[in-house]
Order: sequence, then C-alpha cells, then structure tokens
Amino acid sequence: MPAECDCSQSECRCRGGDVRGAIQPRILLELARGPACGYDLLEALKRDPGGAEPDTGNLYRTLRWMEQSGCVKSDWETSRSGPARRVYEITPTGWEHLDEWAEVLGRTRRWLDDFLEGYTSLRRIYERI
Amino acid sequence: MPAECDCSQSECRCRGGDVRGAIQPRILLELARGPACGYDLLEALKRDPGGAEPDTGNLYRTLRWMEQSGCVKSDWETSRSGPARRVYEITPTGWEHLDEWAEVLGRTRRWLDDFLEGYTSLRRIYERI
DNA sequence: AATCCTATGTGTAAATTACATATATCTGGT
DNA sequence: ACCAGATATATGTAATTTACACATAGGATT
Repeated sequence: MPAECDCSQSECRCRGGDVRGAIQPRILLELARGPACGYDLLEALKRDPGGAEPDTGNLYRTLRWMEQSGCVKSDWETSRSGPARRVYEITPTGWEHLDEWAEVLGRTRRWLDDFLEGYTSLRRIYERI
Repeated sequence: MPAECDCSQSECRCRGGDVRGAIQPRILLELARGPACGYDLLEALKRDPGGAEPDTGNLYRTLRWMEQSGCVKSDWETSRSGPARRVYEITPTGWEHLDEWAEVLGRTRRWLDDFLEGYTSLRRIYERI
C-alpha cells in the first residue's frame, strides 16, 4: 500500500501510485503560465494540490538538463534585491514536449480509468460474498 | 518527452508518464478476478491495454514479496501437465491493500485531470498568439 | 553578529526498473 | 531419438530514478 503506509520496514514496497518522471511536465506547465526561477517553481509545485513534494536537487538538475535539450531557456536576473535568480521560460520546443507529455498522460489517465472501473466492479462482487 | 521518444542519447530523460509501482495493484486486480500463476499474470498484464509490459524478474520477485506481506498466498499445482505452477490467490489483506491502492490511484487520476485541464486551457491561449 | 528567508547548486545513498541469464517440464515435428 | 518451442519459475546485476543531505551566498530582520 502506497504513500501513507506507516509500516517502517526497510523492505516495504508501500510506495508508488504517482506518475513517474512527472517533474518535467509539471515544470513545463508552470512555465507555460509565465517565466519563473527555480525557487518560484519549487513554491508553485508545493502548492499544486495532489502533486508530489518537489525535490530541490532534482528540480535544479532537471532545469539544467531541460535547458540543454532546448525545452527552456534562462537568463540571470540581478535587478531585484536578494540573490541573483536564474529565470526560466518555456521555448517552442518546450511546448512540443509538453504536448507529447499531455498525450502520454492522457493515456495514463485512460489506463487509470480502466483500472479503477475494473476495481469498482470486482469490489462490488467481492462485497456480496 | 516520454516513451516514444527516439533520441538515443544516454542522458535522455524521455521516459516516464506511467504509474510508479503499478505492478502491485495490477497483480492484485488480476488475482481479484481469480487465482493465477506467475505466467498467467504475465500474459494477462501483456494483454492489459495501455499497461506497461511486465518484467518477468520483477513480477516473480514481487509475488514472493507480496506473499511474505500477506497480500497473496500460493500453492503448488502439479496436477496439470507441464512444469509445476505456483498458483496465487488474493487474501483479505490483499483486498485491503487493493482498496488503499484504489484510493491512491484515484488521487493520481484527479491530479492528472487537473494537469490536463490546465494544459488544455493554457494551450488554447498559446495557440491564439 | 546571529538568524532567517531567498536562491542555486553538488554529492551520493537508496530504491526501483530494466535487462540478461539459468533451470526444468512437457508437446509436436522430423 | 532428437530438437525446437511453449510453459513455468527464478536469480543476478546494470542502469536509472528518486530521496536525502549538505554547501554556498546575498540580503533583511532582530
């Protein structure tokens, strides 16, 4: 059983149920709303209801990788007070990738629909016993 | 971008989009339909539309672990012709876990709904530019 | 001057997933 | 009789992903 399982065994495989590699589409969708720096994204993803808590290290590394692959581009912003911020924005390539992610995630949702439907009907049968 | 990406770079993070740890609930749901051995489950999961190709090694290991944790129980079946089969069936504990998985997966689906809705509306705005 | 919030990053352990391989039984064809 | 192929279970480990810990630095507040 996932996430909220409290059996603190090291062999417990009570994790999962969330979407793998979701940090990328989440970043892209956030940037689709407008430019943001890593810290902004971190805060935004924390607020995202139902979404997994983002990991700082992975977020910044993913952003650098996404820049290399052309999904986002960044510029240093020093005008504000406080430490310099690397502000990211989504590129046309990023939009393409977001489109592809949306397709894949649509398929995932359909699979979940089927699974949950199957579950519900089998559960009804089981209850009758 | 996920799954179907063909950029054969080793650093390409074009994977993901599927549900993490899904092999467990998939096994439980299959066993909820009736008893089955590992090979049966393998075939069933292959047929499952939209579901990821199951991995032989992980399937058998997961089954053994699930038996240890009480979700399933098994008996050797030697009556049939061919190699002996270890036939699994779901236990009441397994049903409880399946219920928990269904809850978690329901939340994942809601998150996907929100994501895809956000995507669709932002995409519409982007197109207009 | 100490502490907190903002901000970006690196290092690496732990967990998961993917791939390769080993073993054994039976069936059907040549 | 022998070989290929389907059935069936399992182990070993490489590759990848995720999680956790830590380092650094500017500026504001107390």
